[in-house]
Amino acid sequence: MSRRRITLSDIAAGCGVSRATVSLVLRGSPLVAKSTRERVEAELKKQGYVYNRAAANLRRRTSSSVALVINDLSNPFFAEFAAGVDEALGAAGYVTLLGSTNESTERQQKVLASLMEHDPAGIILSPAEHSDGDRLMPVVGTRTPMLVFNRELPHAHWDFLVLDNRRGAQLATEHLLERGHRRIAFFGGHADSSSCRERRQGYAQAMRAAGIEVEPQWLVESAPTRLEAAAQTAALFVRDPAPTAAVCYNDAVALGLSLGLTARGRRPGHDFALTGFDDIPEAAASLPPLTTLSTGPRARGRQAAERILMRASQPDLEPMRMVAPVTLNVRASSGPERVA
Amino acid sequence: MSRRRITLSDIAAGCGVSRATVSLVLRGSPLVAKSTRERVEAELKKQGYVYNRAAANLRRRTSSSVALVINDLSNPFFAEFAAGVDEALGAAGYVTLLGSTNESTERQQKVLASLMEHDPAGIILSPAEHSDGDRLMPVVGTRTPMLVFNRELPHAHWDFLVLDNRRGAQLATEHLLERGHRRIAFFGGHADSSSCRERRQGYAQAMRAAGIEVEPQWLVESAPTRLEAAAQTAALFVRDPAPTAAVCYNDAVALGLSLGLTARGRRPGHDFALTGFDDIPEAAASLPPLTTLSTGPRARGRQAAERILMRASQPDLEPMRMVAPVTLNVRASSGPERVA
DNA sequence: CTGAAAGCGCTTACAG
DNA sequence: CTGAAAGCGCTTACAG
Repeated sequence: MSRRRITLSDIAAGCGVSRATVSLVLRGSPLVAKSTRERVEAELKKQGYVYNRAAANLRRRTSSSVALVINDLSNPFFAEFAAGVDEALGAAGYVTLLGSTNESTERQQKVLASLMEHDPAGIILSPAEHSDGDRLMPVVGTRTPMLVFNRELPHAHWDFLVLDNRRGAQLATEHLLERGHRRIAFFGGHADSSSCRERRQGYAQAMRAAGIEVEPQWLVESAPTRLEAAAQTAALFVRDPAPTAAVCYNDAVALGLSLGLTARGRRPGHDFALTGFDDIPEAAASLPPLTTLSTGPRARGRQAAERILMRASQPDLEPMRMVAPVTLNVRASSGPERVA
Repeated sequence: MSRRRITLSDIAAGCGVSRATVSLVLRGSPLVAKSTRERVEAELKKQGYVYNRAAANLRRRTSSSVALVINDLSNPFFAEFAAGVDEALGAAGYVTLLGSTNESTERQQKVLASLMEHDPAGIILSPAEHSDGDRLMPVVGTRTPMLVFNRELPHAHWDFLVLDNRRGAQLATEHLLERGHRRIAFFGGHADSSSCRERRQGYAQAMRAAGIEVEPQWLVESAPTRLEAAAQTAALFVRDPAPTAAVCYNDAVALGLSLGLTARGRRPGHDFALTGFDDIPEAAASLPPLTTLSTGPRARGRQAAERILMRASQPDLEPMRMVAPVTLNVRASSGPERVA
């Protein structure tokens, strides 16, 4: 095994034409005579030729890759996003250069610098926590279009694709209000993250619209994980009267709270209503199934890929802010239908 | 923005040396005089030079990428594996070319063909269901080392990295036997998949060693998902006496069964003992927490990456079969400690 | 319709 | 220690 690589020259020599002609055949040019084409194609197959796209890209000064940098691949939300990006890039003939950062801005710098050396046509970045545009700028330069996903960045002048966090939380809050709840908490998330801030805004807006004043102890922070959320459950019940419902920062937090409630002898969906955010697969399969907001991460990935390819082909486009809609998915965790 | 790309020639011209000298500086050659090096480095920084690795690879006839083809990125097990691969490749200065197939062998053929054109140093393939080595052979050729992960392939002559499925299921079964169970089912999975077959073998072996004959109705198939598994719960209880415990094909199935048991008024971990396989994050956070087998997908990813890089640098190595250990993680779902 | 030549951005002997 | 030249595997005007 492991013989020399077959090149254009081998094919040309093999059937007595020039390299230029073989190249034209490969690129499907109509200039080539039918009989020549067939001879070349037979030779291609016979020798098992594999196109060297890097060489072609070098000569044509083009790129056929897009860099995808993901903060946390083990989170299904981002993994789905990545799958969507790859799907759309593949359909357009591009290849995905993957980089994962595990939420480290140090690794993010390194990963981006390394990927830049492969001359991507564009970059899709789901930034690590505490990323800053000023640090990113020197490494990504101004020649490569970038799209930032999901997390707002200080000092960013790139495309930005974000979920409609505010509207989502507003929908969830209105839903609980319609079910008759008045003392509704906003549970989980770090208040200094942009997505948590936006979701709290949507919640506050809906509460205000209903004429309810939000009490400080209804705002409970926690890391956005199941275990941390479960551990914070008690914080909801320190003062009487306690909330009867909670809009949760995301599904992980909601499932954690659900666990915490059960452990305290309360039955989620009966004694206490709650909603999530993300619609991860477990949301539908949990007990009770979770009312939550669908965000379509795979569709968002496709959207990001399409946008970055458009920017790559039209460098003069202005950076744009894109807000992706979210839809409320009502299940049992938000309690029984209210009979009007 | 979007000015012309800065090349070696620009740097050479900018500080009055030849391109060869700049190249030597970039590659850290000790031949270059210190003063020259400093001048060149200053110019590199000043002009914001970005190395074009594709051009270098072309000239040096090397590759700095590895293709990673994943059947199902939305499964956290594979997403973790991918993260591990990327982590180890990045540390070795390689970049990951991602391809996802969504379990379609058609897409897998296309994705591999496309990635091959980027001249990867190696391929790590987590194959789609019903993949066949004979179809893969023509597209990956013989020059590129490949490692197949997790799913056994007919007609495969590549490296193979697999979990110790048999031993894992054996450990789980022995654990339930030690807890005093005799009527133990093997629940979930498709019996025609290699991993399910191997796990069933481990289960059967442990049962045989305990002198118990496995009854046919203790072998229940289901798609390896939570919902399908929940729907199959009834199949365990069609005949009396019913099993008192189940070794589940994987965690998703175990969590589904747990749901199904609860819905039928049984309490998992009390009335019925069960174990999973994979140790996904939800396993620890479910109620009750799930006894399961840790497989360390991220470590497997690193292992795969290291092996493929070794093969890339030593083409004469023989393909090898690597069996990764799994460890039993005892939690509440398998019931109380038996007082001896 | 086909071929000879130049060139993409690098690296690598080889001179000096 | 530094530079001129050739070449990696392609493509693209340009002749013919």
